[in-house]
Amino acid sequence: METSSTHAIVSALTKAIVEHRLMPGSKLAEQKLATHFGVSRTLVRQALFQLSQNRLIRMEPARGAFVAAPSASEAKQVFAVRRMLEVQMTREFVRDITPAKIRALKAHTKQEKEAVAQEDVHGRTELLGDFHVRIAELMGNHVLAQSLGELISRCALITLMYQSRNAAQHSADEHETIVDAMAKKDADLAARLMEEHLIFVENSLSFDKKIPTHDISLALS
Amino acid sequence: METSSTHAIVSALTKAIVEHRLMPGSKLAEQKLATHFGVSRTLVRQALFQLSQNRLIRMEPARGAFVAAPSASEAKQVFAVRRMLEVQMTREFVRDITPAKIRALKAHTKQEKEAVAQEDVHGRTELLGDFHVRIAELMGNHVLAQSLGELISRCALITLMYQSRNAAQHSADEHETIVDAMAKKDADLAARLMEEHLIFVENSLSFDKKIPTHDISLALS
DNA sequence: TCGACTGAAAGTGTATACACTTTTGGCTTT
DNA sequence: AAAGCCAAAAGTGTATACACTTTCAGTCGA
Repeated sequence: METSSTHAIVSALTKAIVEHRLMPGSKLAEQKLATHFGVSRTLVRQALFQLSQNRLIRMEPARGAFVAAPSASEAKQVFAVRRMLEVQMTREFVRDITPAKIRALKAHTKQEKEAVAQEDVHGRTELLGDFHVRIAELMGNHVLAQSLGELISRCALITLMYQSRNAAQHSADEHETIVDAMAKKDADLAARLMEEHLIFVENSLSFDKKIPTHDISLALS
Repeated sequence: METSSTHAIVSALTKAIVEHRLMPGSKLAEQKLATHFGVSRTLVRQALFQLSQNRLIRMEPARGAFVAAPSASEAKQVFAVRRMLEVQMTREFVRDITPAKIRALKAHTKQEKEAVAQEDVHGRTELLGDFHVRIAELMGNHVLAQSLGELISRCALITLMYQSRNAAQHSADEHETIVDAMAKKDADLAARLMEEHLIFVENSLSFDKKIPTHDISLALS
């Protein structure tokens, strides 16, 4: 299985959801998607099923699939888990750090700054999330990278919707500070900065905004 | 969606895999499962798809589904993630601890000891894993509970296969010690004990044993 | 005017059909 | 006897069919 067709559908829908071309609450009708992608409902259903396990969509029995709209409480829980995980991850990353790893992270933060400067909203959100996953990958722990990636994409919806340019700029700066602490092999400092960073990101999200629930036919490429 | 039929199949297969009635490497032929459960291949495929995302089975294109056999390296990565997550979790759990929560955990460790004493291998493995998930639930963080549950079930295969009675006994004892430290609100001690506990569990697994690859028709219920 | 009914349209849930791939078992050839 | 080969069997991947549920528009009655 894992035939590339369904994977393509999953990717396209994920991108559309994360980039907010499909708004939270939107209905994802199977036949419409099927004709759009030129396949049968079978493959669309597989893709939707997969997305529902990633929590990007929510499926109601006999009613269909809808783009997820994570609650504030759920977002807070996700951030709590990220803090637990990433504070320790930072500590252990510093333990086995190498010049090459530092270079990789510095290259990443450079990209971030450029995306922020260019107001590339989608690009910057992806890069700001990838920074954290990248650390996991550099540790060589794929399980960690995957778990963290799921957590981050799970709230990409909220992050993307409610993160201002200022907050993005601040995030990029904090990433740089964290890398500096890592380079100095100051595990305690790096871990503390990471924790404060995550708290800042969480607090910079305004959960009380109203989410428009578009249902328009999809702007899928 | 999430119609109860597929859920029943997922549960049955999960139980069979975790209890080793289906050995790692076994082929899971769709039609055989379908006739066994009295449904069409459609529902079986949905169930298999879900199990593959939980990493309990592995699917190869055009070849079918097989019970997963996590490698030693993968298991080590899972344990590394668990340590990162649970050391911090323990700390935060102690922060908001209440007498009721302590009672709940003590009741749990009591059950564990009974299962160990009775040589109830499946029961004890489930309980020993649930101890950790239970802490997450008592914190009220469902995201944490779910993430942790996935990590734990992901290596239930290995744990079950290679955990001796002695190791199980030791685990149960360590759980009790951890709860004691929590009750004293000694976050540092509890966190340290939790870390040592996880290291012990990991080290008590012998990854070099050979895994018999049964292919026999399934003993499902 | 508003609410409750009704039947058609749309949509989901499951089964089945069929094309294509992998596996298997026996047959040939060396 | 072992290796290679071919056809049948088994199995997976995708499409389609059909039953059942939800949705919605239009009608009737208060």
